[in-house]
Amino acid sequence: MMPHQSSSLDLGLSLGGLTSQGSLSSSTTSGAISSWAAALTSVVGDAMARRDAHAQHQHHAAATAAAAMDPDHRGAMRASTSPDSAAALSSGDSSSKRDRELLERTGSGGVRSDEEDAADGAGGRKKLRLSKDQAAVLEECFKTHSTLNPKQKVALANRLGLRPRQVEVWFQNRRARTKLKQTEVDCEYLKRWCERLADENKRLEKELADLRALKAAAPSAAAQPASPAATLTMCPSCRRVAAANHHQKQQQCHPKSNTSVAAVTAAGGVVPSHCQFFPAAVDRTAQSSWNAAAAAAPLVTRELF
DNA sequence: TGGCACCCTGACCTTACGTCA
DNA sequence: AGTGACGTAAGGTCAGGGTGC
Repeated sequence: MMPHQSSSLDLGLSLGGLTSQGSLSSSTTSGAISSWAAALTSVVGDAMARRDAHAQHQHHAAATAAAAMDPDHRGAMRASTSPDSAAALSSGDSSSKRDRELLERTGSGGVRSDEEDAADGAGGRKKLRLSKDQAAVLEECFKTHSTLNPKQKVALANRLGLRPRQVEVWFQNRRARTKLKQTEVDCEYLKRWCERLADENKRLEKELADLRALKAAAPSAAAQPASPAATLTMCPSCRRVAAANHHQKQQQCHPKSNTSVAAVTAAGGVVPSHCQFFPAAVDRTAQSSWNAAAAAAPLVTRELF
C-alpha cells in the first residue's frame, strides 16, 4: 500500500475527505480491520437479506437481457476478455498478476453464477448495475476505509455476491471520482478566497489612503486636543485600524485570541465581519493555524461559503 | 413515443511509485 | 544495494444505461 501521499497543496489546503480517508487506508492495522469489519457487518447485516432476494432477481434479469440481445448489439460491445488478453500478451507481461486478474474477470472465483457467465461470457462487457443495497454497503465501507486489503476485498465481494475485481474497481472509481469532486470544490473555494482577498485588499488600500489624507490634513494633531483622527488605533490582533473604543463597542474584537470563529459564534459571541472570512484562525499572522484548520476540517470551512 | 444529448458509473488501461521479500 | 512482484494512485478512455428535453 502506498504511504499516505499528502494531497495537500503547497498552500496548505487539504483535499479533505479523500485525504483523511486515505490516511486510514494505510490499510491494515488490526484496529482498522476490526473497525472496518464492524462497519461491514453492521451495514451488511441489514442489507444482506434484501440483497439476496434482489441479487437473484438481478442475475435472472441479466441472463434474460443477454439472451434477448441481438447479435449486432453484442458485436458492438467491447469484448471484456480479449483486450485484457491482448494486453497481457502484447505487453509481454506474463506475470501471474495478469493471469489472476484474468481469472477473476472471467469469474473462476466461484462467486459468479452460471447466469452471469452466460451474460457476458460471450465476449460482451455487460455492465452490471449495482443494486441500491450493494451500493449502500460499498459506500458505507468506503466511508470507513477508502482502500481495501485483499481479505477485506474478498470478504466484501462474497457478502455482496460480486467478484473481488468488481469491488476493487468500484473502490478505484470511487476514489478517483471523490478526488475529482473534491478538487472541484477546492478550486471553487480558492477562487472565492482569492476574490475575497482582492476585496479585502481594496478595502485596506482605501483605508490607508484615508489615513494618509487625515495625516496630511492634520500634521500637528499631537499638539491639539484629541481629534477623531487621533483616537484611531490599530487592533493588535487583526491589525485593522479602528477607533479607540472599537473593542468596547464590539465587546471585543477577538474574545479569545486563539479561539476559532466557529467557537466564538457558537458561544454567542460576535465575530467581526472582517474576521469571518478566515475559517478558524483569528490570528491572521499565523498562517500555520489556517493550514491546520484547513487540513483538519476542510469541508467544514468550505461551508462558510 | 422515438431520438438525442448529457450524465453517471462500471470496467478497463497505462504509467509511476512505494513497499516488501 | 539491486530486483521482481505486488498494490495503489493518477489520469485517462470506453461504453451501457438512465434521464430530461
